[in-house]
Amino acid sequence: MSLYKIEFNDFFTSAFSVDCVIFGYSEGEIKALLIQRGMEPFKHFWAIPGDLVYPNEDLPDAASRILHELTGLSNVEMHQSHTFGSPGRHPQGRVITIAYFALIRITDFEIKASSWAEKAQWVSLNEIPALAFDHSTILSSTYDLLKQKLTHEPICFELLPVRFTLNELQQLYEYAFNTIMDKANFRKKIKPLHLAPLNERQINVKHRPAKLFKFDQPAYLTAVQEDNYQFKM
Amino acid sequence: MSLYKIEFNDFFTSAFSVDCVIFGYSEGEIKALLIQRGMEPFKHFWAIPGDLVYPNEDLPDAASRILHELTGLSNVEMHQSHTFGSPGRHPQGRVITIAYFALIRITDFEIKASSWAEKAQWVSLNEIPALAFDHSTILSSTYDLLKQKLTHEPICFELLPVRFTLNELQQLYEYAFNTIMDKANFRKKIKPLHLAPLNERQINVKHRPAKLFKFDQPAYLTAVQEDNYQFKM
DNA sequence: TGACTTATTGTAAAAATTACTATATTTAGT
DNA sequence: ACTAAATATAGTAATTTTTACAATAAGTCA
Repeated sequence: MSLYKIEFNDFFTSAFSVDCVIFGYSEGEIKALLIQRGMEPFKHFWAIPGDLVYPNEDLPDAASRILHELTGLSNVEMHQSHTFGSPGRHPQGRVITIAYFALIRITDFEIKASSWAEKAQWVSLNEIPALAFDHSTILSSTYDLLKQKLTHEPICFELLPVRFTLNELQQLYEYAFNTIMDKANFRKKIKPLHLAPLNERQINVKHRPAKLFKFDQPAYLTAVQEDNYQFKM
Repeated sequence: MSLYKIEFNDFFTSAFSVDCVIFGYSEGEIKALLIQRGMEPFKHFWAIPGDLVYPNEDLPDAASRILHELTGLSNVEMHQSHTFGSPGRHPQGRVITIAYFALIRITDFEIKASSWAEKAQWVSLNEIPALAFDHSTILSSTYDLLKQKLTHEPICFELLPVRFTLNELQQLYEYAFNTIMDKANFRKKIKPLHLAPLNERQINVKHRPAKLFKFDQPAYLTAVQEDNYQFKM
């Protein structure tokens, strides 16, 4: 490549893929949706759901298609994370991968491995095994991005049930930031998060049941429109 | 593509490029380094310096090489911005582009158009013409990223002269955030930025000269290491 | 020198954060 | 029905940060 002039067409010999980092939250832990690969390379390795993009396919479309094919998930709104392109990252050729990520409510979706995925399941971030390709790097850098976004965007609600207690909200932040917070002060801090109290309470708890809240999306959108949204955890 | 099974090799028909969004600051304005294209497509259009990546080249290496080839710049540390991959964004085939960006001191570098760049020059963000490809989108979304980083990372110093006055620092923030700030309060706010006062003053000004400061990088790095760095503009 | 311009420091009120205390409400057990 | 236990919720006072504004200091230029 260095001695001979490279022709225009020689550039058109690469492929690219998308990898979909899907985060969920249950049992007090953030989890990632992983698949077990049913084909080479890295057969039987766990991996972030991802695959090659068709030559005429737009990237967001590819992300949706591939996530659906491998895990059964549909209607998941993904955002771009980071792009990984080391020449040696894929053993079968030059493959650039664009990582996408999404936060979903685990209970709202049914996971079903299909296509070449042998299994698909939620894995706690504390128990991630060795992953195929450079997927460990992709996962950890995307989790860093998630944590950064958590500090100033109200995306926590995408992980929580629609109706949640303030303690559940606090536990999510405490897990993500690996801190413990004062309960009373936490409640003052989250005021700008646009919470709407419901006329409902916890049931089947053996103590005073907590009030349930939901995310007040209309109020949030209004505040954003009026440039009147400030939140910093 | 939808009716016939696509073969593995059919995926390896794409190219990818990097585009280098270089920001500078002079005369109170943030500027971007643009080139005028000397070849088709979009011949004679202004564009972000960028080109195709060699099949065996790593992305950061490609960014450095291409920036140098087109503008003469060397030793510019770039970071990844965003990836753009619409199927129709390049008229000659499927080309995914990974945007990189950097902040530099304009006066530290000499710009020299070469290779297929007809011209290379700094253009104020207020005077950006229509750009080739989707480069207008790339530039504006990368500028958004810059503004976001400015709020909590000490990257402002990469744009300013090594020695600067506090007023110059304030003017940069006022320009980027399109606000005006109280001078006295600004100085309190920037304390966590690790400024080191110098025993030097402005010269050739027709009023009391301001003291010059520099960025205290050792102090900053120490604070980062000790997890003791907090800054929010 | 003195008028002028800008840099720099100071200060007091307001607001936000923090650490901690007190109280209320419900369930479970006797 | 009462009490103990657990947790939700409210309150408060000290501290820190932010804000708005005033005062002073330090140069230049005629």
